[in-house]
Amino acid sequence: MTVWDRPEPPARPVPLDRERIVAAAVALADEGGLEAVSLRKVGARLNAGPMRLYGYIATKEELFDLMMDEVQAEILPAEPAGDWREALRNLAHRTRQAALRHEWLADLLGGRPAFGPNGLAVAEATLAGLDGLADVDTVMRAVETVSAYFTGAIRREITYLRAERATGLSKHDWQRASGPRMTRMLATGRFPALAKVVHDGTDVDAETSFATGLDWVLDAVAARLTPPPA
Amino acid sequence: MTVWDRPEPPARPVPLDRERIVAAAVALADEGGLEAVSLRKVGARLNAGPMRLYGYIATKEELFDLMMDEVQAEILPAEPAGDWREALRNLAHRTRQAALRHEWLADLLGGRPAFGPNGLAVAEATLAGLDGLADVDTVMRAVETVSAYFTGAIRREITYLRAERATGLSKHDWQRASGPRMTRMLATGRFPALAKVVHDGTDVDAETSFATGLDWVLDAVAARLTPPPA
DNA sequence: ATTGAGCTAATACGATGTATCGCAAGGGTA
DNA sequence: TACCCTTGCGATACATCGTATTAGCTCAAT
Repeated sequence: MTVWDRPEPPARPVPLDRERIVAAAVALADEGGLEAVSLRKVGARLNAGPMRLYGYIATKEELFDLMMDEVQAEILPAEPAGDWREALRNLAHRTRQAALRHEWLADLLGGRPAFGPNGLAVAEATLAGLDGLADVDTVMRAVETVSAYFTGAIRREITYLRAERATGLSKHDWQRASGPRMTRMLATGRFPALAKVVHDGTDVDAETSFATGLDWVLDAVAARLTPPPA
Repeated sequence: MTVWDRPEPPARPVPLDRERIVAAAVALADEGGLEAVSLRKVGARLNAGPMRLYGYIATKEELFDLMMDEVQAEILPAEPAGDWREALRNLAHRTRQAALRHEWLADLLGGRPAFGPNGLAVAEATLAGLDGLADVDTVMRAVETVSAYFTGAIRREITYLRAERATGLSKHDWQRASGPRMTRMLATGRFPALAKVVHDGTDVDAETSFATGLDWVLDAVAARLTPPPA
């Protein structure tokens, strides 16, 4: 019985870790959206069966948690912000950029607590930028208000982006000219104010719209952080 | 062969309509969340098989669209608002109330265009409350900014509410005392700003937190709608 | 050499969204 | 009254999913 006769031992399975699992899941989600992420497909990318993953995660939801935290790393600013306004603005814009790179992020944003290591780091960096400017409760409210704004704004942006992609029409055109139902509804005269906005409104690009609303909110925060001189 | 011998003809199926379908779906979602809504279960509530529904909807997503629009009806204000601020505040609070009644709304909010009949009516009512206060683009930005805020805020509120229900702990306690991981992380000293907030922050109730942030945003809107006297 | 422990893969199960198909009832026509 | 045909419904079927269970295999310790 020489070596030649004996078969090679079965290939030891490539060792796995959460990092590789999450990377595979993120890749799948980037390509096909969240619904393209199945434990079977993630496993397949790693030459593993679906059950193999259960050594690293207890449930599919946990995989989503890990994916979110992975993206938080992209949001973490490279260097501390100059002032509080820049800190909050950066947080908002970096989150938006991450969502444009990973559209599925919009589906998860605000839908689960983000308390992974990177999520905590992002929170820390943000809060550090506001430290000492007001009592903790005011600071907290400021962060929450800004976060609520950009969470909602990003979701809407991605939602319309998907709708445009699905119909091949810009939001404006789609409401105005083409959406046959929309046109018909507006023509009934039951929605005068809406009709006016759809008709006369400018089709402003998403980024400036996001930035403008953000500036408004930041102004509001400013008014509370540094109360006007008495 | 008398009547008595002949069996009754097979019961004609109860006629269906979208209204009944949506009502069944909403009831299921209210009880068990969005994931409890399956075409089979909806059908079962109406003594119908799953395929029966495909005469009324083309896809499960469309059922969600109908569900959303159904809830928009609850959001539509009974009477026109007194001024623009009341209009926007009402929209926000009524949406929040709807989400507290139907928690699954938080999962859908901002995730799909809400252009059903009721959605349009809500949009109309809101825009009507702002009519003539500024150029259409500014009005649009105002509505979008406020909407983004309350979308995000509601999502966060429901998310934490669920987390509390799952762990049996209030957000505050849970971060501070009990969440063993959180405690450990904060103890590392790597998150000083965060630790301070968690430690010293007051556990303010959700409604006032929501209302406060909303007021800030409304102030910001006010500053743009009625520019300060030159 | 044997046993025990720890992973892994395989199998299995119930649920889901939806395509397909056959059928049966009702209405129109001869 | 007999036939057909159209409409819509139910049943069946299929691929996919998350996950529980089971059985096997490899290595370390005895």
